[in-house]
Amino acid sequence: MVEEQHLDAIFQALSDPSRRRMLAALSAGEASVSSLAAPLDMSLAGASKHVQVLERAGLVSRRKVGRQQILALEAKRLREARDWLERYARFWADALDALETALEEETKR
Amino acid sequence: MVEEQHLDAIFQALSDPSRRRMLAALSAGEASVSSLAAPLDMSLAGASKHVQVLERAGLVSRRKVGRQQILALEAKRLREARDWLERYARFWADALDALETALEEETKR
DNA sequence: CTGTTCTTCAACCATAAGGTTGAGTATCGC
DNA sequence: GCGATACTCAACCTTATGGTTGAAGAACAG
Repeated sequence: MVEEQHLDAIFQALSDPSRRRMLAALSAGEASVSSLAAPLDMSLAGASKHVQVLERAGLVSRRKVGRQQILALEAKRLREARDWLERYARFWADALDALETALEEETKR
Repeated sequence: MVEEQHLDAIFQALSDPSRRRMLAALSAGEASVSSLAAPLDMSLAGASKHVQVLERAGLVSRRKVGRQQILALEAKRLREARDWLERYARFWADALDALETALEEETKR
C-alpha cells in the first residue's frame, strides 16, 4: 500500500535535478557525501542538505564509516512512487487502447 | 527519451496531495476546474492555480467548453516520470536479486 | 598533539510555493 | 439586458526551498 504522505516527500525530493543526479550516481553503487557533491557545482554544505532531503524522503540510507557518511539507494520508496504513477500511466494506456480498438471497429464497418 | 527539464516540473507537480487528487479524479474521466476543486477544501482560485501547475508540467490538457475549462489527463508526461523511476527501481531489484542468488550459493557450500 | 579531511550546523538571503481575498471577464439562462 | 455561473488575475501574506558562508565536531595521518 502506497502511503499518501510518503509521496509528498518522495516526489518533492525527486523534483530537484541535483538530487536526481545523486540518485543516478547511487544506482552505480554506494557513495560518500563528498563524492556525490563533487560533480554538482555547489558547496559541500549545500550538497549535504540535498542528501538530507533524500534521506527524509526515505530514498537513501546512510551508514557511517570512519568520518565518511556512506549513502545507498533505498529502492522501496522509489517503487512506491513508481507504483503510484504506474496506476495512472497504465490506466491511460488502457483507455487509449480501447479508443484505438473502437476506431478499428468503426473502420471495419 | 526522458527530458531532464520536464522531470523538474513533473515531480514538483506530483509532490502536492491536492494535485495528485486532481489527477486521480481525472483518471476517471475529464472534469471541469470546479468539479476538481469541489472536494478540496480550498478556494476556487487556489484550485485554479493547482490546475495551472499541472498544465505547465504537461500532465493535463485543457479545452474550453462554454464557460467551463475541461481538463484531461496527459499520459505522456506521466510515463516520462514513471520511466525515469523504473530505471532505478528496476536496477535495485536486479541488484537485490543478484545478492540473494549470491547468498544462496554461499548457503549451498 | 597537530593539522587535515569529511561532514554537519547555524545564520542568513533571495526566490518560489501554497494559500487567501477582491475584482474582472466570458458565457449561460431567462 | 440582467443576474448567476465558471473561471482567471493581481495583490498580498506566510512558510518552504535552494543556496551561501563561517564555525565546529570527529576521525584519520604523521
